[in-house]
Amino acid sequence: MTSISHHSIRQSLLGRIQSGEWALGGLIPAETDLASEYGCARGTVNRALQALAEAGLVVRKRKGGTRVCQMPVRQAKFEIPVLREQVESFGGIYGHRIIANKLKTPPPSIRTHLRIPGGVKALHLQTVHLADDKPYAFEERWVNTQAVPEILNAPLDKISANEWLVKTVPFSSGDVVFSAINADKKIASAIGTDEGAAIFAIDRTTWLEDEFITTMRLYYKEGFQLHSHL
Amino acid sequence: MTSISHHSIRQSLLGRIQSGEWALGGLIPAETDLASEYGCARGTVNRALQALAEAGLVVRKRKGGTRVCQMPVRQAKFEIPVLREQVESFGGIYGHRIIANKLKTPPPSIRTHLRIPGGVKALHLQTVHLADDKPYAFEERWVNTQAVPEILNAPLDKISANEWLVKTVPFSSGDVVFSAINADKKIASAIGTDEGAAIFAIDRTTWLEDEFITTMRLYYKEGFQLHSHL
DNA sequence: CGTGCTATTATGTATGCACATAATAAAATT
DNA sequence: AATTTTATTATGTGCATACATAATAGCACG
Repeated sequence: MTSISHHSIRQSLLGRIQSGEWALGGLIPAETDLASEYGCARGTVNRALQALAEAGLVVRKRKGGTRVCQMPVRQAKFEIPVLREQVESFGGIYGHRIIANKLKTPPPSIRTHLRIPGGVKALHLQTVHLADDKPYAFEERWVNTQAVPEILNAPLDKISANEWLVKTVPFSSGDVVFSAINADKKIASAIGTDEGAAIFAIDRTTWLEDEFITTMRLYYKEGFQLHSHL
Repeated sequence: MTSISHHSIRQSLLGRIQSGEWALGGLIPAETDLASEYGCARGTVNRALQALAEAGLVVRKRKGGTRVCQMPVRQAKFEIPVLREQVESFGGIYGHRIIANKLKTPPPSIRTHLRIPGGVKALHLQTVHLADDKPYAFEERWVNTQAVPEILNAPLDKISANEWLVKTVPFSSGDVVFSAINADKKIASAIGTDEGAAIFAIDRTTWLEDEFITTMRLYYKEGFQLHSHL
């Protein structure tokens, strides 16, 4: 068999769900039944169903069985764009220009968010990311220099802070927030739009074992969109 | 024993990745080695590693082995908010008010997007979603009445179009787009903000077996954010 | 020296089995 | 009738085994 069972079974089940064979919120046959129907082991069906469950298409409960989820498209996976790749995927040449780069005491909002004690300084960076020498996005970042003192010696003019951190700091956890904000004067001039323009912003904060590493906010040029298909 | 192996192994591996035990882009021991290290079957390690791979933390290649992914937080899963639940989770009372509800010929941009032939009409809906009688979000929607003619008789004043569709139309595929836009006069007055305010917009288009069902755009009140943790 | 065949290796997947666990239904008890 | 106990059932998980598949490394041969 060239076809991979649990994938094809998953596809088949998805099709049957989409065709309305099983009503929204309705019960799907038990694993064992499906297994004999498809002529495979229960484990294979289990795997397919678990994948559908993870994708949010079905809900499973012990003894309760598997039922089609009421709300479609409840969750979507998004690729968080990596600037360089994004620019280069359009055939553009990536570059960046550092506007600010110095140790400062973070404002209270940042400080509490990052659980940095008062009075401690952190590295503040402002960067404009360029596509073919034209502004593409504006980045504001704080780096915890207590956690990553080496960054003070990093050649940030050659490699972006993001890329340096990614290459240097071991893998870490983090969170992401999307929002829309009006460009203020600084942002507008940095990315070359009008003041007040609606900007898509991505905040990303990164931790390493409970220690704060960096937080950044990316302001995208107008018209930026994030896509996800289901 | 009480702990579920493949979950705990996944956690353990995650920890070891985050601790830097294996360098970014570096190789992780083979499944068989990890299996004997953890004292479990290879299949169990396999499952843990596949989960990490799906989460974008490691990259796996046959014969090549498993290596820690270069870019962290490349993908994030977002829960697409369901308005009613969202409102009610804050303890608010959900409601909605229909502003427009009639058959119209969609503008070209919508028509091509939806692959609707020219001249055909579709149901155009504008709805304000309320939290405690105050505007919360504004929705603009087109429904393909050829695919779902029953919607013309639906009690849309009682149940929102979204909920009606979800309950009526079998499961379908779709895509989601996030963007930021400036509120025009209509949007601003609908959700009670100033013209020009930065609005977080979610576009959602839904299909059923290649047949277009509906497309909608949701305009959120200022300050709306979408979170995701990793 | 390069080309093409042949191991070798790590992951991908399926199977059959066993048992664990949660939730329900049925039965027994108070 | 209300409550507790005891099956029953569907999913969750693990294991050992077997084979498939992709990518690589090594070797032989022209």
